[in-house]
Amino acid sequence: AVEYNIILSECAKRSLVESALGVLDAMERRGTAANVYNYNTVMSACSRAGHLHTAFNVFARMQSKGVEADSVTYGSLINACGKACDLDRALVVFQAVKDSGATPDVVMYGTIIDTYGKHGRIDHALHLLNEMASVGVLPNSHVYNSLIASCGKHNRVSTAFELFEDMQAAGLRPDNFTLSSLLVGCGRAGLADKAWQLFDDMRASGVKMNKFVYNSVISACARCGHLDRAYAALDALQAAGHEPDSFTYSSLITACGNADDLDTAFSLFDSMASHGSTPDAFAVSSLITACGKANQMDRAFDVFESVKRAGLRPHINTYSSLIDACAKRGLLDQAFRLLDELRANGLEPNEFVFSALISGSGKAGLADSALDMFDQARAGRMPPSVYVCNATIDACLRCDQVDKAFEVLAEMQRLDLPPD
RNA sequence: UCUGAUAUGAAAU
Repeated sequence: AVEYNIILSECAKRSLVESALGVLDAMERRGTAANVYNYNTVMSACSRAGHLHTAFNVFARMQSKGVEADSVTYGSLINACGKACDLDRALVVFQAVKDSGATPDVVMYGTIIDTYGKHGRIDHALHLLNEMASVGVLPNSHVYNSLIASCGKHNRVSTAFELFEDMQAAGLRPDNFTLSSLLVGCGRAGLADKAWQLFDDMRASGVKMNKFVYNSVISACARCGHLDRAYAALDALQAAGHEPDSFTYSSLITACGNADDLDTAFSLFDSMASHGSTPDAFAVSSLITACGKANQMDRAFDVFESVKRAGLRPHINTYSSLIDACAKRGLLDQAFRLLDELRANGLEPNEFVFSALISGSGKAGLADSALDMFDQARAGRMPPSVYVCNATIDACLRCDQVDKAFEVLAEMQRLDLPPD
């Protein structure tokens, strides 16, 4: 069973669910009883591949064989639910562990906290952190880092910094995960100086920083419109022996866009390929956004057309940035035409597309159109996000439809989406 | 140490 598991873990690394199941079958045929490691490893493959249903099938299979589940089994199941964005199901498994009289271990807590955080349920995540203390499970740096990252992404930077203090008080060393999470949070909150100071402190302290950290500072500087600092961080990245990658480039393009240097944005984009980075949909989207910001919509459409001319079908990110730029520049008809086009290309509008169209409609005084988009967002596979709801509320209010705005608020409560 | 959890790029209020 140990040898089989070496094969199984190779399958898991590659998310090869079918192969893993095949190995499990082969074990049975050859009369080798699968042990808990084998089942756990197959479940890990399911979780990476996002095959939640299969993960539960494997769980049932191991139980029918009389193999007892351990904490790794439950941890894997919870993770599979989280990776499949099924928070409710993750909670059911987590609760089942508690109901069995066991105390969830630090990984299970960490997994649930991470899932809550990724869903923007920061308060629920923090509540579980307190619960850990009360049941005597010590949070490790995975737990803190995950929370810090989620806070940074959901407008809770000050909480992120409190957690940063807490983890140090608990004797945990901040690492590259901590640092990049904080930097991103600062960037999103517009705290350029704080981000730069953090970066400087870490440089001075001699902590080895990886490319995630350098790219995070560059992105923070870019978001805050600090082109000079973005370049300084690029120098530091290279001085540390790293090569800029496509993450670096798309941030740099954004930095130029936000510093009103559209020509440099274009030349960075054009130089990507010769520097070993494929100009991907993120770079295209950065560039289109930069054009929109500079009020050069003709250039934005040129970029869009050049993607098509290259024989590529535009990515959803490409559409969403162009739709947003159109909506912001009052080209609402074009924006809606692009919505039709992306659907005709087999793509599904995401929450960014919807909120761009909703706020564009609101600014044009078209409450019905905004509400129609809200309904379409609700009809989608994923529940509407807080952003879509907020955009709709804002659109209703701009159109003096106060009652409608309150209906959306009520809908948020029905969806258990905490208003921010 | 045969199995489970954390960080980087565009964009929406």
